[in-house]
Amino acid sequence: MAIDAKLISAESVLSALGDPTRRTMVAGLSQGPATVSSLAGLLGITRTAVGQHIAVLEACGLAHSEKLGRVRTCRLNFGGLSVLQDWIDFQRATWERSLDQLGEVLLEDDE
Amino acid sequence: MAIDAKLISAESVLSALGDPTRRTMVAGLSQGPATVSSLAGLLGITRTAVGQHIAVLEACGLAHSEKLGRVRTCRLNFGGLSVLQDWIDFQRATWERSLDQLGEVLLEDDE
DNA sequence: CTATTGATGAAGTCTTCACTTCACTAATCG
DNA sequence: CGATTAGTGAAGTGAAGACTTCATCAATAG
Repeated sequence: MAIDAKLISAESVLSALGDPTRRTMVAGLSQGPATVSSLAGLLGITRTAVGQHIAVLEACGLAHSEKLGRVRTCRLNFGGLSVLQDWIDFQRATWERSLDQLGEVLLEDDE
Repeated sequence: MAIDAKLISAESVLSALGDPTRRTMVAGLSQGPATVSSLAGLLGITRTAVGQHIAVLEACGLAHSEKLGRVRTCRLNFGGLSVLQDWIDFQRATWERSLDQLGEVLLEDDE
């Protein structure tokens, strides 16, 4: 254990980005805010489905949205990607540290 | 369209990292190489399942493995994470460019 | 006002996929 | 040699989740 720690939110971001539709949404939103309807048109899915994806993206901090009148506008949240950045950096740092500690065998971690 | 382009392999990496078990595997492998059996023990799943996950990680370039005798040893592939890094950078660049281009409304992208 | 439009909750369908069991092969140990 | 041990292919199970339809509500349009 102790492998993951304080990476909890990176978990949710990676989980969210595991879905291709949400990846396309992020790519689209990186070009500017969009409404539920416009995203539905872009993605070829129902508004209901878009709303569900937005909820996931908001939950992990990748996006936020607000409703003005009857129109909900969704925007990318810049900070969300930095969490992912931190995760990558952490894995890399761990990897490099493990390379320093040795140069040869290290397979005697039992079975 | 034209939203995704040349990001095809980032797609597979994000798809692979969407699974929590594979994320744990990556975290474990960042601390050094491991055998199928040791990963199975660490994760609490069968060797068969581990083998399937390794196949996915190899397919997207995040890991590679080789079999010596009857033991397969799996290692992280450093370059794999840089693909993900590039994806983040691309989204950020697009985001910042969209911020430059305007300061107000841009919702007339219709469907 | 009525009609339309944007969005959302509830609930169901259906596919994907993580994981298992079983059977088998090959390498190592005694 | 026979007995474990490491791994893998095939095939099946089960659950997660992406998406839909339907019904409803509120905001805007005419």
